[in-house]
Amino acid sequence: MIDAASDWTQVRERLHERGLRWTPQRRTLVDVLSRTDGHVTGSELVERCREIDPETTPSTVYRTLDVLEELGLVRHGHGADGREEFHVLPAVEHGHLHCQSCGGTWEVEAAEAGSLVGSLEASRGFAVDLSHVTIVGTCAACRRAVAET
Amino acid sequence: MIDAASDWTQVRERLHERGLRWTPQRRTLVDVLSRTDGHVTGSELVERCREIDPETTPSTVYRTLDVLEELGLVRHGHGADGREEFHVLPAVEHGHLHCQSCGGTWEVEAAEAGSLVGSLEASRGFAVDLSHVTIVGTCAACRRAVAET
DNA sequence: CTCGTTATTGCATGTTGTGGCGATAGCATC
DNA sequence: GATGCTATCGCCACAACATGCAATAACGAG
Repeated sequence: MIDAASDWTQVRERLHERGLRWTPQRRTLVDVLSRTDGHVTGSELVERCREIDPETTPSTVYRTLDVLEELGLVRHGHGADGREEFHVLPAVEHGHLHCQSCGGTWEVEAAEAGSLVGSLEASRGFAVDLSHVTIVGTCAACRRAVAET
Repeated sequence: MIDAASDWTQVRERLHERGLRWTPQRRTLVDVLSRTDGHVTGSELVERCREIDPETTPSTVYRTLDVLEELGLVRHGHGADGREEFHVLPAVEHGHLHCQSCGGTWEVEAAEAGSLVGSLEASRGFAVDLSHVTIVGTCAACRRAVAET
């Protein structure tokens, strides 16, 4: 188990190393992120920041997220509807499955997606960025439901 | 080779069968689509409609696209940036690869993606909708470029 | 503690879509 | 050709981001 806390406490230094600054607005967002795990949408993050600081400006949040992504603290992807989704501290590389029928979402880890990643790498030399992908389709339960109709 | 023209000339009847209507605005969009192949973004379609009819309203275009999707004439997906992309008359089911580094895009046909589709179906019973997926990663050329640096 | 440099912020504005609502206009019927 | 039902349109407002720009404020230096 990784000590997630240390990643966040060092953000300030990581920023300074690159000549970037530690501002109240960034502190607010890092605060929110450190209490978040899994996935969040951009607008969700804006809302949570506003709970701490009602003055929060959306563009500032989005721009800070870009910076944090460069530091490797978050990764962004797009959900089935195309909206931004952020993976916080992606300990394990994973992708997502989304059911068009019931709207459910599941994670697929690298191991399970191995054959996809492997086959594309073999045939094209294409390195899949699993964390950025949302695979859409129909889940087992919904397929059964349709079949029974 | 399928005769694409027939698909479009029958749109009117297909609409009528469902109690839907054939309007000038729909005619404009179908006109544009019949001269399009491959992929287009929503805003691109709005623009092209405006070239024919400058009065074109975006919401009408988007709503018509929804209707045409129900008829199976287009399929929508999301590009790497999350924007809507429409596949016109998807003769062959296919997905997309997008390189984060050079911005290039390639198509993957069902056959090539077979192992992905197959493995997820086997392990989870999840039926992948290939046409809706954009897989992001790094292409062979860009990987070589990075490796040589 | 004061300064000066310049990274960031906040604001205004633009883009891509979505959804409600009253007015319009297809089209089947007479 | 006139009529009525209701699908569709146009418009407006809003959601989720992105971006240019002038004003602000980190923070290293003195």
